[in-house]
Amino acid sequence: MRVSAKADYAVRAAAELAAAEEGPIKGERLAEAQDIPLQFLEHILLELKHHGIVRARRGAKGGYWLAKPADEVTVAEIVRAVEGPIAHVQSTPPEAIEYRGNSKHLQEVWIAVRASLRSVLEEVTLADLVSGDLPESVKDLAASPDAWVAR
Amino acid sequence: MRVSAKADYAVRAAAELAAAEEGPIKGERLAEAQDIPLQFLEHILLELKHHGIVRARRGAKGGYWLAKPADEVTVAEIVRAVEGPIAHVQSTPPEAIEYRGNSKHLQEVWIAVRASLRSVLEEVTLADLVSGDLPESVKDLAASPDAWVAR
DNA sequence: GCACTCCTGACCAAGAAGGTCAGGAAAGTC
DNA sequence: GACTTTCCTGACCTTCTTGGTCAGGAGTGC
Repeated sequence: MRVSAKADYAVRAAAELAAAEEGPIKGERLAEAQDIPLQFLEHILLELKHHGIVRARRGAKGGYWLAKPADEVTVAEIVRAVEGPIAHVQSTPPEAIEYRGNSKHLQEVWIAVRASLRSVLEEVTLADLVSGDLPESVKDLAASPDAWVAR
Repeated sequence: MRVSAKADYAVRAAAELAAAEEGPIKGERLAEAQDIPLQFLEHILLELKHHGIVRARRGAKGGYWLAKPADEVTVAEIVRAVEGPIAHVQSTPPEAIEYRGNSKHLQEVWIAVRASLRSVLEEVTLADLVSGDLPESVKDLAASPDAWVAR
């Protein structure tokens, strides 16, 4: 139930690309802008490329750019690209598990967990992230002071 | 962003305890009822005990029982007991991370993620789970056919 | 005293997390 | 064509986590 460094890095780098005004941005600049180890970041960018989220060109004037407009890329896509499916239980999707006896309804709970994660991650696009103008539902969740205290 | 086997097992065992009518239930019975490796389960139950969620007695007529009424134990407590804090990013709580540049608002997104997880896990009690009568908000999330398809 | 059941620590294999290193392969520049 | 630049790729590494198993100790009840 945690967010890996990789996912965090991936979203941050993608946000940086989303904000880029012109031309390809090279890995080094992304790494510096977001303080991410360069070589690790390059592996991450490669994964994003393989998932069709990012494009790249080598050589002088080379670098990375988004394969799609920033308002068509969701945080969920990026997280899935580097972490795999969201909210799997024991490495299998919750809808595929059979619960017996008194835990019969646990399946619905895990499904709800996944749905609630999706309702945040699939709604926020890179454009939202860069502009700071998040969807209302997400803003509301983050607005409660209670959401900011640890437990 | 996944649910570990341990957390799944813990909640299932706790549900079984919540449904118990009388006296302590022994580990073996829990293991059989929910098809969990016994020795692994005993470690999990010990953790739950250390977190004050469960009590136990040894010897003949011994076993485990809930330390609190089933409607006062939430799924969130159980998950935290065995998995640690929910929705930490890079092993630190989202409110403690500093984001720079174009990922400034990512913090709000992770906070929203945590809040949405809490809105499910902290609302469902073991009593809800056993009766199948989940809170309305959770039911609603799980009711959408969309929530049941993989992505 | 004995059976029963929990309690605890040690151990273990496999995989993931979070990187680093070395070199190859395109693209642009002179 | 040589050279620089930047991405691309696989190998490797250390530490931690996951999902267990094993062996024995310590209360409890009869």
